[in-house]
Amino acid sequence: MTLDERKRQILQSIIKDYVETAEPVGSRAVVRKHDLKISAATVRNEMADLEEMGYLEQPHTSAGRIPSERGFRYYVDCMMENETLSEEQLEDLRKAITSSVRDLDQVIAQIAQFLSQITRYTSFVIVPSVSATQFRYLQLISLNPGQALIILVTDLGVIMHRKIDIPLSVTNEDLENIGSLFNKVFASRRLDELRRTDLRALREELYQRRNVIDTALDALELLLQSSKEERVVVSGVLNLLNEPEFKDLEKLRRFLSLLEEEGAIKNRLPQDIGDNVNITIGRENPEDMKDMSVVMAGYKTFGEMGKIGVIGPVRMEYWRAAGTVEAVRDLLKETFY
Amino acid sequence: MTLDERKRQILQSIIKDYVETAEPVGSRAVVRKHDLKISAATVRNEMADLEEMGYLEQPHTSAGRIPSERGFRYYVDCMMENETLSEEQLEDLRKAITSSVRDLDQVIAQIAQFLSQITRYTSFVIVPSVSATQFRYLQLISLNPGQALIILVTDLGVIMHRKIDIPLSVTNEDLENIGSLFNKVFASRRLDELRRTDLRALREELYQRRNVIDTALDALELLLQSSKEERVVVSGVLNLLNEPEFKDLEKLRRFLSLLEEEGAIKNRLPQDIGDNVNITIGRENPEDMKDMSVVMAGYKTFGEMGKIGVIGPVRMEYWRAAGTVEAVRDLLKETFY
DNA sequence: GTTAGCACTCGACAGCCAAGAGTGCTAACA
DNA sequence: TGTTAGCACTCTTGGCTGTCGAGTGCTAAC
Repeated sequence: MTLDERKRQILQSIIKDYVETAEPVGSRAVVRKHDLKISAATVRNEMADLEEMGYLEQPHTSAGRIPSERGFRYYVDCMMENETLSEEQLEDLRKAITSSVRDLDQVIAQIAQFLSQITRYTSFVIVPSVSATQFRYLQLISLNPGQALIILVTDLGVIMHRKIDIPLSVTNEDLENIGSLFNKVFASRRLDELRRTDLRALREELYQRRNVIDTALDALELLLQSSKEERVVVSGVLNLLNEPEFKDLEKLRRFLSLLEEEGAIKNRLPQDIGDNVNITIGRENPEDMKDMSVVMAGYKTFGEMGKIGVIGPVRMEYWRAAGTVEAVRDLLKETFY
Repeated sequence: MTLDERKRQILQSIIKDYVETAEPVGSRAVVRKHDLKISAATVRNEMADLEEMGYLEQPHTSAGRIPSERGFRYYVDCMMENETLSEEQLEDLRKAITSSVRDLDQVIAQIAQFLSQITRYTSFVIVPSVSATQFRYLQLISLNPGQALIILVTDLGVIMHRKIDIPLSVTNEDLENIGSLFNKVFASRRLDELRRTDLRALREELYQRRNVIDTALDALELLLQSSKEERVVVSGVLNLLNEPEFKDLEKLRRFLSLLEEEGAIKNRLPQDIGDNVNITIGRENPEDMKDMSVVMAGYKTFGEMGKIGVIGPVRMEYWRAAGTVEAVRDLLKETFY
């Protein structure tokens, strides 16, 4: 399975050219463009070998060769060197991430945008649920007669809130009392430990307002439920249009509706990848992403694993994508946790 | 400028057919499909007249005719009857809007989604700034040593928040004091009246914590600033792909990058339309939307004007789009405000 | 083992032709 | 005077053909 130096060089040249031009590359072109010290005929022999080994394929007789998925896989595994980001780009990103005034949602959006801008592919950021974090603060605020707002703050500064309907007779004071009761009972509990059963006592203590408490608990439960969902942010979908493989509208539509479908990408990504940079090429992905490649990495925030990555055509600049994803992951690593 | 009954009927038939098929429609087809009681030859004469008047045009000799933008304009102004929604659809929407547990952002997303789903075009919802609403509540919550969260609630239940850095020496008690001071000073003020100058007094009252107050004020200012921005939600971009006019990738890309550009659509929509249903066709729009049509309506929430609408090709089912937009506007009218 | 030469293959592209859809015009008709 | 049938004409569409060029595989010479 190991290739000699010349074959490796030829494979690499073909990959680079093909990724750049999206056209099959011929023997003559490869020699000329990369200043190889051998003749086109020799290259042809080597290419025939590489094809037999499954690293190249020919769309039809008398076209040039294109790298097969297996060829890309070999390149990625055995030859690739990640391209590094410029100091300037890193600085930009660092600024976006650490600016403490912005909240989590915005930071995530920024990261996704950064990834897609630098790589020119479609990027995604998956943020783990916040359920494992700690409860910091709960507040009930009256809005109009009959409506109140329940606000829940976790120690990461994540805020969840929801409107609830309350009886007209409930006073501001009532709300305050109930709120401080909640706080007392829940102080510094982990969100995933909050269970309705823990709240019996609370309910009995303020019996005459139990319907308010019940409503609040319902709302709380809904909030907790939604906090369990990972969030997925996608950016740079437009970049797809630059790739000639998407001149086929049907393909484009299929992929776009995949992206639009709630949770669809998330489920189609490899699981349990740790925090390494992981690359899946073409048919290594699930059926409906079989002509895309994914370059992704895990990152850890507050004990949970999230994922970042980019999605592009199989004919992808893996070296650049992997370098960028890696750099972003490292930055997340040193910033969060 | 007024057409006789037969011309109107022919124009209408051609519009309906063309909108449906996206192909030029010929005289024979029109007679057959719409059971007109006249012959194709007569229709040909009428069509020639309509063309001369500018309501139809011919892509080339010996193709059928297609409605010109002026033809669509005439139809929309003088002949169109809005299609009404089914009771069922209205009920769905009403439920989505009024479910009081969901917050504003979600309701908006729902409305946009509803619009795009029913019309099968791309929809947008522009939400006016909340700056004119009243301040209800402000809270400072400590997160970690050195970090706090400032939360601002308006009486509509809109929540704005931001992390701030604070000196390590600031205690929870300090935060509480500052918070209640803010509340005292601002109680029930309109957001657009909050000005830094009003806060002199406050700053002096807690002189030893003035740096915290300043930080909080900075954050507050940023929040108010962002609250002044209208939000724009777009939904159903995918629907574009169904329209044959977007088989041209270049066109598609241009429009998509328009959508991605912050505030771009907003600036390209007609201003000051009141709450009527307003239709702009093709070149009536700004240059870079000159082959799109927009059907939109204004709606009033809490004293400010917002907009809802759909964007599609010139070859649009105006009757359906207008009916839907109108229905949603009416529902918003009776629900909000 | 490498290279040059050469015949062969196949896709891309332009040109051509036939079919079909639709028109405009004219003459006949009510 | 408005309506209709007939007919010649126009223009697009799709299929077919032949040419061109890129690229290959094979063979023989180095």
